Amino acid sequence: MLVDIDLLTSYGGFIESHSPSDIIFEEGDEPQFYYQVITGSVKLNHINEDGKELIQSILSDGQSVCELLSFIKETFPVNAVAISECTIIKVPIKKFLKLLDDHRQAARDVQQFVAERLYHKFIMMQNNASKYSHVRIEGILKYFKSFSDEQSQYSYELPLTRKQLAAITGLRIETVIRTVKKMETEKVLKIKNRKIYF
DNA sequence: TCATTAATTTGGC
DNA sequence: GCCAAATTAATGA
Repeated sequence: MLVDIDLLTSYGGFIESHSPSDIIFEEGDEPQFYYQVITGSVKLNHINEDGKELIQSILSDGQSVCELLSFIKETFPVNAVAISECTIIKVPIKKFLKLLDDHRQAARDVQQFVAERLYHKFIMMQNNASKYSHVRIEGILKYFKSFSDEQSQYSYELPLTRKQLAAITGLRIETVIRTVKKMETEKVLKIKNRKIYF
């Protein structure tokens, strides 16, 4: 957990529950809260001019959502949509900033998290700029697996559908399906019941 | 539960 | 890579 729930609660944090496909906030909205996922997962996406979805990020247990906007005055550049049943804690931004002032350790943790996200964003952008579909897909697999404690081969079950994988990598869904199958024959990953194990 | 919709997969271009 | 069609899974009335 990025910031302790009790601490967030003591600074005016309150919990909300969402079902899959619930919109938590929309592109262009003014950020009013700091959001942290307690359970479940949330995607940050953008719909481009062709109506295609680009998933910028997927956040799960313990991670915060667009926390950087607590510090600058801009509107959300993405939509946040629940992709599973989830509980989220919201803290008004002013109170959240006060929390960071009062609690040095929490401020450091948030700083660290922002730095990690930025670092991963660089890597993902480089992978997704590759002309090779397997490079893009493996990049995402590694990124997701990096949050898992279990690192042995094929131990990680990718919590993404083919469609979501396509929306993250910018590839076509058919390309994702065919590339993933090829990667299975090359023993990069395993497929069981349509799920990807990496 | 059944009907509808969404996701997945295959094949042709 | 794009489109269409067939199959399968998920959703919801």
